[in-house]
Parts: sequence; C-alpha cells; structure tokens
Amino acid sequence: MDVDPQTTTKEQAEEKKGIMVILVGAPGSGKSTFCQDVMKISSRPWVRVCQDTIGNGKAGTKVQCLANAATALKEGKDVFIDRCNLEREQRADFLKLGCSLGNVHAVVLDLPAKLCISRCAKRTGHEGNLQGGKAAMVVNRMLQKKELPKLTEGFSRITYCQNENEVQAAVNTYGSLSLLDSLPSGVFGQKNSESKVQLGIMKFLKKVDGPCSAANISQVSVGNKLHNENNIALHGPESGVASSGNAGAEVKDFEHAPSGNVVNEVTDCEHTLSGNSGNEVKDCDNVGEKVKDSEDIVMVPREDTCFSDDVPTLAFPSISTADFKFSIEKASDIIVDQVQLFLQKYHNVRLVLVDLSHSSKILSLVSSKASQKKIDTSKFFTFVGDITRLYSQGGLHCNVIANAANWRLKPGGGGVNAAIYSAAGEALETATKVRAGSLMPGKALVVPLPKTSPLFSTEGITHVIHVLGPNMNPMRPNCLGNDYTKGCRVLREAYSSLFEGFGSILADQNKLIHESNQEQVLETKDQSELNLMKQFSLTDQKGKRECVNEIEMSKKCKGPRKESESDNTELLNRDDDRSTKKRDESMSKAWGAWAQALYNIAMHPDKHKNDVIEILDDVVVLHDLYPKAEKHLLVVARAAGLDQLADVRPEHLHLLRSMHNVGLKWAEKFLTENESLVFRLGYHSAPSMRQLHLHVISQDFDSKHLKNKKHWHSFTSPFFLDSVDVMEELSKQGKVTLNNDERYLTKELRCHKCRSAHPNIPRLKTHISNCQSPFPAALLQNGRLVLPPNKLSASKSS
DNA sequence: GTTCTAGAAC
DNA sequence: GTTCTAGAAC
Repeated sequence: MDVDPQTTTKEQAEEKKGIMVILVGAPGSGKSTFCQDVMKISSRPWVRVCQDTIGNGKAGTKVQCLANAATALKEGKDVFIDRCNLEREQRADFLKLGCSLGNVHAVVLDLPAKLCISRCAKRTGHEGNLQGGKAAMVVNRMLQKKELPKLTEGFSRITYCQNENEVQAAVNTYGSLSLLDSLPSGVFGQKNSESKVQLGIMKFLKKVDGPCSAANISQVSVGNKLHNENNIALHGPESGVASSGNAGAEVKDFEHAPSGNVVNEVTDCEHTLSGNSGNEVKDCDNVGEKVKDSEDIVMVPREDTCFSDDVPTLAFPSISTADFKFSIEKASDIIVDQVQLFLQKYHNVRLVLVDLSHSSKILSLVSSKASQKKIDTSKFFTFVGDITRLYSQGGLHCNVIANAANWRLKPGGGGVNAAIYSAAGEALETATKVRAGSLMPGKALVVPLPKTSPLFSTEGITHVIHVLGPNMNPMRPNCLGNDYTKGCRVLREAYSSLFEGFGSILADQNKLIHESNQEQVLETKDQSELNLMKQFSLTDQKGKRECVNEIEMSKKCKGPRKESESDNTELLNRDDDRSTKKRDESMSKAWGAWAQALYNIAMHPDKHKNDVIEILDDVVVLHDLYPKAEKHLLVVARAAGLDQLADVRPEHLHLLRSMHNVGLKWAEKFLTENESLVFRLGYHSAPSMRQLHLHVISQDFDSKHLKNKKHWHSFTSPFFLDSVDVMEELSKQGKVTLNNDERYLTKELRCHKCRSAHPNIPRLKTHISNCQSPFPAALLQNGRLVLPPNKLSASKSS
C-alpha cells in the first residue's frame, strides 16, 4: 500500500483538511460498494454523499449533494461523492468545493462495461433504480461520454481500477488510512488512457513528421467510446454465409500459377467448433445504438496437409483499411506488390492475409490480384479467422503475427490491436514497452513474444510485429485528407517495414542455428525453441543469405540517415542498427563550442584548478556546473578520443572501473556527511557534453537547475545507464548497448520511486520532495544505488 | 549544456 | 493575468 506514514510538512498539513474522494464510474461499476467497503474498515470519519438517496432516501439534486459535502468537510470529515461523475463538467463543482476545503482524489472504477451492465441488470431495488433491459442502453450511453479525470482538473491523486483486484487494493488503501496518514499525490494504476502529460509526445511526433498517426488521437478519445470488450449489443450476422454459426473455415486461395490449381474454398467441415469465440466487435462511434456486428467466425482445421508446420509464416491483417478508411482498391494493390517483392527475396516462407469476415472485400480483392500476378498460393494466401486463434481454431500455424498497432503501442482501441493485446496478455505489453514507446506511421516494431504469453504456448507464435499505417479517416484527427500520394507511400512503407521485420526474424533465427551448431549449445534450448529452429533450418538457406546480405548492403549504402529514416531500421533491429548508427554518429558528431568544456578540462586540468576537485592520471573529478540534485559530480575520463559511451571498447573496461571506483569513493564520502542521501552512478546514452563522463548524482533531485523533462528523463529513464551495468555488459558482451532514443526524454513525468505520473516539472518536484516510497527493486539490485551502510543492510534484508 | 522567449495552457 | 514548455541561439 502506498501510504506515507512518515509524511510530514505540506502533504500532511493538506491531508488534515480532509479528503473528498470523487468516485468515477458507470452504474454497476461498484461505487456504492466501494464506499461501504472502505467505511466498514476505516477509522476515518467518512461520509458518503449519494445523489440517489440524498432526498430522504430518494433521489435528490446535485445542489443537495454539494451542500452535504460542504457540511461534512467543514466538520472535518472525509467525503465520498457517490455519483457517476463520468464527465468533467459533472464533477467540476465538486472539485471546486473540495479544493477549497480539502484535498480531492478521484477513484476511477473503470471496469468492463459488460460487467457493469450485468450487475445493473441483476439489481432489484437498487438506489439508482437502473435494472433490467434498460441497463445496457444507459451504461453504454454514459460510457460514451466518459472523460477520464486529470490532475489538471484539480485532483491531487487519481487511482484507476480496471479489475476487481485493483478495486480491492484501492479499498484497502483508503480503508487502512488512519487520521494522520496521507496518500502520495499523482496518478496510479492508469494503463490505458491518455493524460495531459502525454501532450509532449504528441507534439514531439507532430514536429517530427506530419500525420502524427490518427491512431493515437483516436486513442485519446477512447474515453468517449467503448472499448472492444465493452461492446455487448450484437446484431445478428449480416451475411448469410456464416449464419449458421458453425460454418467451416474458408480459405480463399487463388490460382496456383505453375500448376493452375483453382480457387480452393472450403466451407464444409467435419470438426465443427461451436460458439462465437472468434467474434470481434469493432469500435463504433455510436455505441449502444449502432454497434457494428460481426459474423460468427468458426475456423476448422483442414484434414489435408495444406497448413504445413514447417514453413515460417507471417499472418497479417490488412493495415489501415478498417478504421483508417484507406481505399481497399489501392491497399490491395500495395499488399500484392509488397508481397511479391518479399517473396522474390525470401523462399520457403509463407505470408497470410487474415480478416475476420467471410465477406471481406480486401481478402477478395487481394486474392484476385495475387492470382492475376500469379503469386504462388503456397506462399501467399488469404485466410478468414481470428488472428489470435489461427492455430487452435484454424489449424494454421503462424510463427509471427502482425498487429495493426496504435502509435503508443498500447492495448485497447478496437479491432486487431485490442484482440492481440488481450490474447497475448501482459507479457506482450511489457515486451513491447522495453523496445519502444511509440511508433510512427509506416514503421514496424518486432517484439519477441515472451514464453509466458498464452499466444506463445497455445498458438505457437514467437513474435508479434507491430505496424502502423496511414490514416485516411476524416473522423479521426490528423488524417491525410485525400492525399493518397502520401497515404500510399506510407502504406507501402508500412508493409515493407512489416515484411522486413519478418525477414529480420528469419535472419536472426538463421544466425542462431548457425551459432548453435558451431558452439553446440543446442542442449540449452528448450523444446519450443528447438522446434522453431528446426522449422527455420528447413528454409532456403541460399535465399536467406541473399536477403541478409541485401539488408546489410542497403544499410551501408544509405550512409548517414536523417532521423526519420533511422527510426525505421532502429525500431526493426534496434541493437544492430543502433550500434552502427552510434559509431557513425560518434565519429562524425560535431560538438558545439559550449560542449567542449569537459574536454578542455580533461585535457588540461592544470589550467582549470578552480573547477576540479580531484586530478588523477586517468580521470578528473568536478562538481557539475548545473547540478540536478543536492550532490552531483562528474568523473571525467582523460583519455583522448573518448567522447562518449558509444566510443567505449573492451580495452576501456579498466578505465571505466577506475571511473566507477573514484565516483563511488566520492559518493561514500558524501554519505558520511549526510546519511539521507542515496547515489546513483551512470552515463547518459547520448551526452550533450564531449568527453566521456560519469555522473555521480544524489537521488533527491532537489535542485533549481532541474528544470525540464529532458533533465528529469536523462537521469531517471533507461537513457541513464548505470555504471555497474555498463561495466558488466562491456566485460561480458564486449560492447555497451545504448538507449539513446530521444523518445526516452519526452515521455510522461513519473516519480522515480513510486512511478506516479505528474503533469509538469514543478508538480513532479513537489511530489518527489515528499514521496516516501522505496526505490524500485531493480535499482536496489546489483549495487546500482549507493546507500549509507545502515540502509544498505536494510534493503538487502528486505 | 544554458538562456531567452513565444506562445500554449491554465 | 501567471505558469510552464519547448524551440532557437549560443
């Protein structure tokens, strides 16, 4: 629980004013139960203000609620505002009141709509009197207008609960809050919604390149729509094709060029699967009134050997043609072109275009165009089914699936993205997060699927490739209008990136087999990896060698790239490309005059005796001119030609150890003077100042010089590389992996201890000056943090 | 790296 | 009106 028992000063003083907790949630989300559960266990004087009962047990007015809340707060009580409060305007007056008399928190019960509706429907005699069939309509209508609360409305703390466990955790948090306790400010538990602090990223993307992806904007407005999972009211099937609900798998093949096989449509089946598990409900603007329906999709494994397990297969949805309204005609041309290009380079691989609907126009068009181009149907075909259940329901084994992602690479939204994230579980979200924070239109990101993901274990999928296409939907912000010149270019790029990503997986697997054979480490691989490697070993080695060479050639030929160009390959193959790019940059980077100060000091420390605090043979130590914390030193290498971490080679390991030891010595010295400090030693992935330097920085970040987002992220995001990790990687791998993606420096502002989000630097600084949470476990390991001896033993034992 | 400053956000 | 961010210049 994130109670701050020791909090004193400002936060505590404010807490003593009393808390107003504004509950935010649809009918049936459990607001009343939440209040009752907290009040049952709490020692604080809670008052529940419920509009449904405020008029002598009957429904009353908002004014009555405000009056009751004001009275309670003035009496020193804490107040629950038990109304839906889904819209900003609905809660504005309560916020105004709460802010004038106390602290205002929001608890958002953001549970699936279907759960809320089923609860409402079961109710008898509930205060809100929302029972039976009306429930769905009302809940859907209300959720349609949902505006998630923001700190900027005036809340000091917002807690999101998206399932019942999280609700219980919040009950415990509030329930066990004693009179003197306070809760840290910030946003907690938010996973899926946009917040004000994301604006920086939006602007960043707008700046970099035009479209800024409508996907992300549509994400922003997710609060105004229902998530895929929330849609309930389904119409019956539109088309008669699958109206029985047990139609067989439909495999839309097209003419096999050499042998002249004709269309091979399987509609009957022997192994009928029941149920509608393949259903997908599309995101819709008028939820509750006009929910788009989908057909019953039931896939049946075929009896023949058409779906060979031996061929590496990529299954992909049509990009941009659904919600982004890209012309199906134009998209089908692009798909077929790009498929053809890919298959010319890669042999013994398989591409499958997947759609849910039997009547999918894009599948028909692509089928016929591929047929006209005489593309080998064993290497490319279309398939009707749920992309997350191709094997278990359709018998089609795909190693890799593509996801029509949103720019934030977040779950939710609708369609394929929601389905894949949902089926893959949290593992995909985590694995994605460590690779990239966002995606530009036309780009793709390869994410190896952790073995813990259900998609890995049940479907045999080893990788998900996120891909983002262009938006042509004027109903979505930042659409390309009718600019199909640009739209087609971006869509081409998207497929090219996607297929190149698939190619990079093939190449990596090929390399793995090669290395495994040479080093005889096969026995260390588990069975699934072995199976995968077997599959890939069956592929056409010559073809792959050619294409690996081609990728490398094209990289070399490109030379220095613009930022926008480098993004793509970097996202596709971060490690390889990043190091190449870094080397290029390091050799050619022009350091401005202002960036030379450390270099000059390192080369001629005698001339800067007033600036340095220690001069050794290999390093000099100085106070950072603009310290970002109470204590902030730089340990600067004196070796010439060593501008930054990107220049570091195995032969520099000794120097890095020396820098670390000097830094450690100073940190320990400071700790003897002030036991409340905690230090972290590390490097910036892409420093601004020339000459390799190690930051020794206390973790209070209490400094007037810490002024902006970049300052914060450069010491608290993965952009900051811990000295211990750098040395370990250099000694084991012979290289250092940098996290020099600029996007690390623009992300939302989160506390480095409790990870709560804050809208701006001043608010963040206020929070961190009071945050009593322990450091994240990862920082407490491997000596990443330098603590005073007493705290060190405490953290080790805990 | 910082400072300055326009303009966005509040 | 003030606060805050982020781009340009150095």
